[in-house]
Amino acid sequence: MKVKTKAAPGYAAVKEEILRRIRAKAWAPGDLLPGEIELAGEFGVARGTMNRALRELTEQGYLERKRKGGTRVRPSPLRAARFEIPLVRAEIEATGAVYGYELLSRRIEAGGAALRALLGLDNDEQLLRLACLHLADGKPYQLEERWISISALPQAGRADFSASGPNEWLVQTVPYSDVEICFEANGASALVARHLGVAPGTPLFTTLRTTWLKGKALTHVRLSHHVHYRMVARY
Amino acid sequence: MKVKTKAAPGYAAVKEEILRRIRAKAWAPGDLLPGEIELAGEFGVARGTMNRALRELTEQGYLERKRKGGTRVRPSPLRAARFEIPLVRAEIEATGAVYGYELLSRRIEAGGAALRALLGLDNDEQLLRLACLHLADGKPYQLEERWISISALPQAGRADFSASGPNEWLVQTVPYSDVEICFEANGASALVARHLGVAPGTPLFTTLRTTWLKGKALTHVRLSHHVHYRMVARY
DNA sequence: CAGTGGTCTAGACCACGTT
DNA sequence: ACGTGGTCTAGACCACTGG
Repeated sequence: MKVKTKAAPGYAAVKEEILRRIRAKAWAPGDLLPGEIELAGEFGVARGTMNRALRELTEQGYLERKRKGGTRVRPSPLRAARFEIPLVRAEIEATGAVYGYELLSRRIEAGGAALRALLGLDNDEQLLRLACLHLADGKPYQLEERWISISALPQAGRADFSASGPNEWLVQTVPYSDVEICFEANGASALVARHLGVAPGTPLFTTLRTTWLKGKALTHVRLSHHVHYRMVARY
Repeated sequence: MKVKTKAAPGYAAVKEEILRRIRAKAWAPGDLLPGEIELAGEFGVARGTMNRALRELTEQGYLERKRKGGTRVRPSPLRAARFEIPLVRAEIEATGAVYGYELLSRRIEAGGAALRALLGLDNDEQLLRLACLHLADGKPYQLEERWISISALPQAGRADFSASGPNEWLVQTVPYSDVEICFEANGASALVARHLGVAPGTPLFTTLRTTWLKGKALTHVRLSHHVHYRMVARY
């Protein structure tokens, strides 16, 4: 007699058993699995339940499915990790530290050619450039260099960024936009080095993010993280 | 009479319309949505279909759901990005370049205290340490420093890593294991600098990955990427 | 304790892609 | 042409949790 330890939902229990068989190589990479109806019969569940289990395992990269072709174990597993991108404030407060914010500079400028191309700006369109410092318990945590397209977001020209950062303002104003995010390693520039309190050239983890709404570029930001910043995920 | 342009699956069409209402602020952040049954009625679909639409929007970070509490628009959207982690070989060949591999060193060692703790090694357990270079069109692309627990993977001691990398061997041998991955920025060590052809201290994007199978740590790897390496995602 | 989401079922039709 | 997965439906029971 079997004792269920946790009474997992049926589709989850099915997923675990299938994954167990894959790891045990009962179904090896490349192998063709039985059809949904047959599997449903074997596991004693409805086809809908089996379909959900197989669909989720496919999304997680363990299986490949094709109509008429059937379901196969992925030859080499597709490894993918999911990273949550929190607001700096939430990230800092999650560690128990007190969040601090400081507006370093604010001005209107044209920006470089690469940046103008990235944001798709016309000849006479200007940018609002902001530099801000985010602090944890009073210590520099992240330097934010941001460019906002004034033509796409005219309200930004009238917004006050002295008390809270443009990030939070943007989340309030244009939530649910499209984003491209990019991570790289860079040596600290003079500006970054001065405000983060490190030597120029110090390797820093950097985030670049561009935001669009309905195909129109709104803003681009460069986030220089404190030394020893790391991004972690499990999968 | 309505003309469907693309005939999207019902649940997907429902998702799009709900997302449209959220972006149009017909349902603002924090707002409570009608219940599943009512929404299903309004959209003219079965409850199961509406449930799938709402469930997926929740997974994507747009909604929050609680039993009895109902469904709400997330106050500030939870931004998450999914990154695919390819094998180096695939990554290089995807750019059209020719993949090259070189085993730099191979030896048995004890490893540092931090590493031993990370891998959960007992007193007399040894590590196999490998250093390898991955090349694109003959140019250094990525330096791999790997430690393999011999007690967890005794076959590794007999494997030949001179022709292809430990990564590919591991994917064949122990696919579908549990992984913790971590990204950071580091200055190039002497070893890394020499083989990647950069000056020591050059900022490099670094990946650290630890792999477990059934709770037992198998291997830890440090990947130093070439200069200008970036990781990109959209969401 | 009552209402909401979470899940399951049995049956059905359809689209795609291999044969 | 035909088999497989993709999706939808109508109805049901259950678990969690807020009022």
